[in-house]
Amino acid sequence: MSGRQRNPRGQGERLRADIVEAGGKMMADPGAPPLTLRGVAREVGVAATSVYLHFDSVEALVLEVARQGFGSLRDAIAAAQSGAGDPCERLRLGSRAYCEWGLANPGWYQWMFSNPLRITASTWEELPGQPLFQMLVASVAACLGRPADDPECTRSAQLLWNLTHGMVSLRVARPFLPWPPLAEIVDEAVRRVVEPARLTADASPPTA
Amino acid sequence: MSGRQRNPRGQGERLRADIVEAGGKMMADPGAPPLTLRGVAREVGVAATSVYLHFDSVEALVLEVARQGFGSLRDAIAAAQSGAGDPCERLRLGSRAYCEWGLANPGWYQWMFSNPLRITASTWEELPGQPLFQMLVASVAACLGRPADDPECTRSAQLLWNLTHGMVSLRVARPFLPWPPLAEIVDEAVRRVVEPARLTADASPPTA
DNA sequence: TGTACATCAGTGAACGCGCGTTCACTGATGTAC
DNA sequence: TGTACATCAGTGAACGCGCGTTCACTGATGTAC
Repeated sequence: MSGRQRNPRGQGERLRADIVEAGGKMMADPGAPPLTLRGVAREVGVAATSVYLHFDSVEALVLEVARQGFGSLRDAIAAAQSGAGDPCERLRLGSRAYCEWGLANPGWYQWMFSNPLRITASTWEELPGQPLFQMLVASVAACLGRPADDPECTRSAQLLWNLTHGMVSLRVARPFLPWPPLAEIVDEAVRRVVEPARLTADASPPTA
Repeated sequence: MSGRQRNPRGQGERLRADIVEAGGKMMADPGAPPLTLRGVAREVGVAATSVYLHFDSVEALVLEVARQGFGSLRDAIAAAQSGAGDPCERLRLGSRAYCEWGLANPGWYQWMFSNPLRITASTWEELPGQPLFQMLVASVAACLGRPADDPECTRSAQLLWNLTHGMVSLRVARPFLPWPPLAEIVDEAVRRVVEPARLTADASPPTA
């Protein structure tokens, strides 16, 4: 094909990296059609069959690209949180970063949290989604001043995740609706969904 | 094909109704693949070409099926709300019904609120989604004891919709995660997201 | 009362498209002897 | 120092599939005269 020349001997693995990278770039494109094996091969500038040198099937390819997505999302959240003052600000910054990443990478986000391919429980466990949720629970716990194994932390974290996911998902699907500024509304979400369950020195614990 | 015989003269419109109904049935099936023209035709028991007697394109067909979905969802919400005591209970019952409908009709829900086909602003305006949101705003306003044009009502309604949408969307995509009982968590969502902004006789108005 | 014609409710074969996947292959680069 | 062979990084043609769409058609039922 045009442009690309074959890798030198012993460097065959570089094509694999190129494929995953191209897949990621295509996932990030807003309004992009769903990933296809042939589409990725075209993007890389390589014959469709060459993908099979590194992946057993299109499913394996897409799974690998999604895996990279979780890594990228995790890094974005960690970076945003690095300058936080108190634990609740940390939670707000992380939640903002989650939403911003989703809006910046809608195709990727959709793949990771919707269900274009059939994701089973075991497939999900292969993906680094669970650790991300545990990070959220820990962050919520810190903001609440409760131990991380307090059921209230999981509950609040689930509510917050459901809400931020809904924000991303609906903004991507209906960008023309009059949505408020993201950062502001995310802060408001944390304030309403999580902070009411906070334990402070001068207040008695509220319960559901 | 098998079973179906042609409609009597003058009754040709009945095929149109059959097509839309079959499409709806297929949408409701959990884990069903995306609607296709040929798939619907097969379900009805008719040649693929016969769909063109009533629809200009596959897009027109899918749009019509989605339209029916909004009607069905609206009816489900209205039915659930009919026995409500106070306005906040009404809001809770409506929100529950919204989520339950979405979980019972995942394919349909996905089509209506995700973006499998490209929905533009003008297409969206053809669909009865906007009136549904206005119903929600009104219900929120009644619960809050505020006029419906108070910006706080739109804001709370948006937060609540984002949250219920996120619940449905994530439960559909990841059914194997340990979700709490739906009715309970929806009530909790209304309690945390909406009710803090409530105006009561014995409290001063909280503001964002 | 018959008959020509129009209308209606569909059908069946075919088109080109992009998809995932299989198969036999090509041609450059290293290595064993 | 030469040469046979193995390995490596890919390629190109072909497969069957389901899709949306077009086209010419069929056969029953009504209506005009």
